[in-house]
Amino acid sequence: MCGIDKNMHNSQYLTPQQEKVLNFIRQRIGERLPPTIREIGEALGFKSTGTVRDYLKVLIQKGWVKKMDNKSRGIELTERSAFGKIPIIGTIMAGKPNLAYEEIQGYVDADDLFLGRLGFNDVFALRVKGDSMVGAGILEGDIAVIKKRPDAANNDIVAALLDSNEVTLKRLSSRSGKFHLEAANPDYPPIFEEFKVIGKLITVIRKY
Amino acid sequence: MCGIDKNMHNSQYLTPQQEKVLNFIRQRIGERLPPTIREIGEALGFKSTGTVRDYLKVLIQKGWVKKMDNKSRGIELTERSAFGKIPIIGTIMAGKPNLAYEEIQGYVDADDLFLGRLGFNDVFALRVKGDSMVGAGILEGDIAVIKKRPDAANNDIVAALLDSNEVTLKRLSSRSGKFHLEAANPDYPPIFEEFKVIGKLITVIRKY
DNA sequence: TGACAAGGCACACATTTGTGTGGTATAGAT
DNA sequence: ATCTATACCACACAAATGTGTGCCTTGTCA
Repeated sequence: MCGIDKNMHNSQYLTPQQEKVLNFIRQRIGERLPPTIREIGEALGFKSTGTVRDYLKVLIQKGWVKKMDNKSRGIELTERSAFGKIPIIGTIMAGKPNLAYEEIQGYVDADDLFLGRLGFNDVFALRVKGDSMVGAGILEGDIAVIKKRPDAANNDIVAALLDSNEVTLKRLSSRSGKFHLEAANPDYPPIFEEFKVIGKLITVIRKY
Repeated sequence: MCGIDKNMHNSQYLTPQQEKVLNFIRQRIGERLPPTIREIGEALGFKSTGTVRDYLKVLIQKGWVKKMDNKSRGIELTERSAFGKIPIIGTIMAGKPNLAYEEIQGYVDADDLFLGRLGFNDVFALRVKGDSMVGAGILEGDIAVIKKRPDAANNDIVAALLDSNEVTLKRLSSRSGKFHLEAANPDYPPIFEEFKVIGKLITVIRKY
């Protein structure tokens, strides 16, 4: 017959060549765009589009990629091979550890973490300086991702604009009937001066 | 002449129509793939590819998008309109606030934060349970992003596999000449039993 | 009133891209 | 000996996609 069917038995395990193709696809999708068939061939030294298409068939059959028919650059990664997604392997029970390693529970999508379904103009980030929020686990150097003009409620951590035209990250509190700002560090007193809530803290990121 | 040049003066500010086109492009790039010209036209109700191309010209001229010539789906966002990038507007001086709002210092690339230049198989995430690391600003529910088999050094926070086949997040310490694990919470004693370092903590993410 | 920007359209054409058909060669398994 | 998987190539064809040329209407501004 012909070489259309590269591999129909070993469901899932890839040969070195097949892995090379998959890795190239992952790389390209991670960088910018899914490659075209011809781009894959060119990059990996295949002279025929048929060769590449055969590899794609295998990768699809083994569950590593998906394809949108008749769409240019229509290659997608399946969840198992997704780039830019970090597998959540388990839970760290920090006090009394208790979880088996290597059980993927799901994925964290890098983008979703920040933006979710938010409009792209509604989110920005601030780098935290100072230690007034250490009590809430927010340290100097952390990146605070803020959602603009949200429905900030009592006890939310917010970025607030003070009269002095400065921005600060504090917890919104209404213990006294009227809203004021509270640090999460006993060394810093509550702020009762005028302020405007710029946005609400939705994510904290710390790089080591 | 002809309608090729939609807008050559107002550098940068977009008309509502132009913004609609840009937003559609952002949405599509954010979702999966940059759209083709015809996909844009279809989605926004334009009957001519020329119309869309004219809009693209304007958006390029005004600096909101770039294009790769003769490449299908070759539309890219420029930094200012980038989706998935969070502008770092400033620094929060948490103790003594001190930063003017609305001065973009740069961008945080969602993907870079985690993966950087790492291979996609080297990184995974764990959800933190328990409070043994509160002293290091790591709280229950945080997502700990771990880089596998790294060069973990003294004082690094690592994910370690204990003899009990459980994983825990602790600080690597060698105060006693030999490595052991330390919690960042006085309630938890150091761990001197056998362990294997699985990986090193590179990022902490907390969603509110 | 005439230039010009914004906001459109039609359609031809070239290129890119995906798909289909048919090959070749090697190696291991039955 | 035959079958199958891996690993390739060549080429034709069609569909998707990008590009080029020309034209129209409306509103504003000088």
